Amino acid sequence: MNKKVTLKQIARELDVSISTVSKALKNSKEISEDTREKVQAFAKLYNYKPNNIALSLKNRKTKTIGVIIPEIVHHFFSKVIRGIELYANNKGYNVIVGLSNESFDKEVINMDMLANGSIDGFILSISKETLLQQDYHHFNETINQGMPIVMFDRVVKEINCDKVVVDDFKGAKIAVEKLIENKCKNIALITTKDYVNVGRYRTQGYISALEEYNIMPQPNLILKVDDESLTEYNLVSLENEIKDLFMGNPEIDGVFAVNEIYAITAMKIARKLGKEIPDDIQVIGFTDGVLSKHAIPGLTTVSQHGQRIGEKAAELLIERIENEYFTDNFQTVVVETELIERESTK
Amino acid sequence: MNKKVTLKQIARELDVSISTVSKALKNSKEISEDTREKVQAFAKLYNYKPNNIALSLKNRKTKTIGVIIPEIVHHFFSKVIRGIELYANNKGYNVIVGLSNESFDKEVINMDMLANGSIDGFILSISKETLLQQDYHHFNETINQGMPIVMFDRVVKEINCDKVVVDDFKGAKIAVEKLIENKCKNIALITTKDYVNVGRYRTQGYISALEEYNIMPQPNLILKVDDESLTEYNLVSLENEIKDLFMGNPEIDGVFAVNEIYAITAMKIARKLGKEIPDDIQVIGFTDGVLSKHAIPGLTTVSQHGQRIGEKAAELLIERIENEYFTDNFQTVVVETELIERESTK
DNA sequence: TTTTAACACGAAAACGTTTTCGAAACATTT
DNA sequence: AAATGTTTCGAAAACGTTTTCGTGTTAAAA
Repeated sequence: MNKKVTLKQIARELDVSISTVSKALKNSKEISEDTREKVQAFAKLYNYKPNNIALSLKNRKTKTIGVIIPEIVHHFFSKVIRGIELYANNKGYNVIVGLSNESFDKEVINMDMLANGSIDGFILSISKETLLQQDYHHFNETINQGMPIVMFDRVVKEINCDKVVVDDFKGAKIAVEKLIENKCKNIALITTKDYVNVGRYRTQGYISALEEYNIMPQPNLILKVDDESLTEYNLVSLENEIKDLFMGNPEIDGVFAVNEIYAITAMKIARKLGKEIPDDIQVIGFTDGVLSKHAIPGLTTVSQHGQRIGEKAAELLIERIENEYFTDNFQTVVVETELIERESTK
Repeated sequence: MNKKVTLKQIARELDVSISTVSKALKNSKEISEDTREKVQAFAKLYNYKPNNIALSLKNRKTKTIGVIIPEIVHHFFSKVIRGIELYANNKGYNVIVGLSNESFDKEVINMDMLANGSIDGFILSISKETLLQQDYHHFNETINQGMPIVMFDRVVKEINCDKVVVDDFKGAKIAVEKLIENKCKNIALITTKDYVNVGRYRTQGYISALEEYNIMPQPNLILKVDDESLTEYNLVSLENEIKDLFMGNPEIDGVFAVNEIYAITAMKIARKLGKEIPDDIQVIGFTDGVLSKHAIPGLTTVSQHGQRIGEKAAELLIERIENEYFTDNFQTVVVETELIERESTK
């Protein structure tokens, strides 16, 4: 077993000092060409690579960034991670991933684990529980210790940091306008409870589009899904809520849903009730994941460009890290959405 | 800005030595109760947390594990990561993620970045390109340097390490047997080219099931998809290949596909050709992702239990790390598959 | 020949910990 | 009073780097 070789070992073997070896490997002019070649040859032979941990300690920089997301088995978040990885790697940074699993406690624990020297900065999206409790002390504390944070998607204005967000309002509005232009007269909204900002903004976009066209929003056409009882493996409660929506309002001829699952499920229920898509009901979702693309019929949807969000977040963070002015002029970058039209609309 | 406080600062402030502070914080009996309390109070006040990098350097243990996968925007891989994270976090380990993007070079670069002290061990799944080139020197070198590796899913027998695999053969066989028992007489197979082992084993399972029932495998019913031209955004070549399969062999009444996309696409094409599912054609896929669950009709599929694979891999790795006998008696753990029946079979 | 400059290298500090060992201060036993 | 034991603490080494500064040697200039 060839244990990793260190400067000290090379130095001893070649009968020079550690400093000489270090300098020789960096091609310092201080060292004679003779010794330089000797050292470099030896180092290459034994495949010397400087120890990252020692470098981190010396430089007080780890060249790694911490990412904390609520969930990884999720098309949007994994795309964001891909974007972060891509950009970070190009800049020579590594990425540590932590999952909060939508729990406040796990979010705090994860941040604690990483905030003690392991990383140079955070990229994160807030867990639902934290959003509910509105307890942001852990974010403020880390920022206060001089560690930069970039938030994405689920952000909160109380926190002073760079942010990368989707224009949920506009994305939703454009989608609903599309439905209106496609002659939908009674457009239902399937959304989440209000505490997740993202859902709230999308709801506002829906309302705004209707008002733009002088259509009175109908409360009975708005379904706020109770996702407490909703698990990855149990969709029946969702199905029942949507079924009730359709049965109670047979006039519905358009649906805007704030995520893929709701949209797909709406299509499924509609067809069970004998409605044709897009002839009887047109549907638009949010998030361009695998479901939208492979649904039958293909789901028209609002794409958030997750990867671009990740790249941008990484860019902002690394910029802060390398230019140590993390005190003010924080920016909020808005990544535009895009309506991807498929067969669920006319 | 409250920069992080160190032992040295506490020591200076309290006019004791660094050693005393360190011991006091660890409740060492060496230190008088007086000073212990004083130090602890001060440390708490300033929210002292030991610097992880310094600890890593001292202990020559980083308490983090590196994961390298070909792709993260992928249901199976993200489930595996979730499993790894879950187990690792419980044991106090962090997880660094690297993406090879199916490229040999990126795989090597990623491993190099991490192998120099940043992590204590690797969990990885080999990229397609590496599988093609059959160049495994980077794995052997890291193992040789005393860094343990656990491989999962896409493994290769030439490498001496712990492995966690799915019983692809058995999973496929059971699926095809199910089709046979459901009275399918002409079962097609949609698979990948042979160099990805996983695809090969599934193909063998298909053949074996047929032979078990004395059915002669028909070469024209086996479609090896050319995924060169296949991208995330371009499925037409796949669709055409499958269409040709169905048109050329109208007797097909069952399909076993080695992944979700192939299966879903097969259902889609079949229906376009006027076939009813499951009445005219029954379909079974591999991998229990969102697509299978939300497809209409729901896709019967072979679940691989990605999360369990991740947990098991993390368990094996941490076991090796903490018991430093990474020299022999490597095990290969097989995680059983499970046939999840939905509406695409009778 | 003496002074100065250039060259080649090493010692040591620093990053933040933990831990071993030695030693002062005090208390207890003979 | 002397010997021994206990308590409480600090110095220093170690982990693996980089970098500053000092110094001895040699070559060039006066």
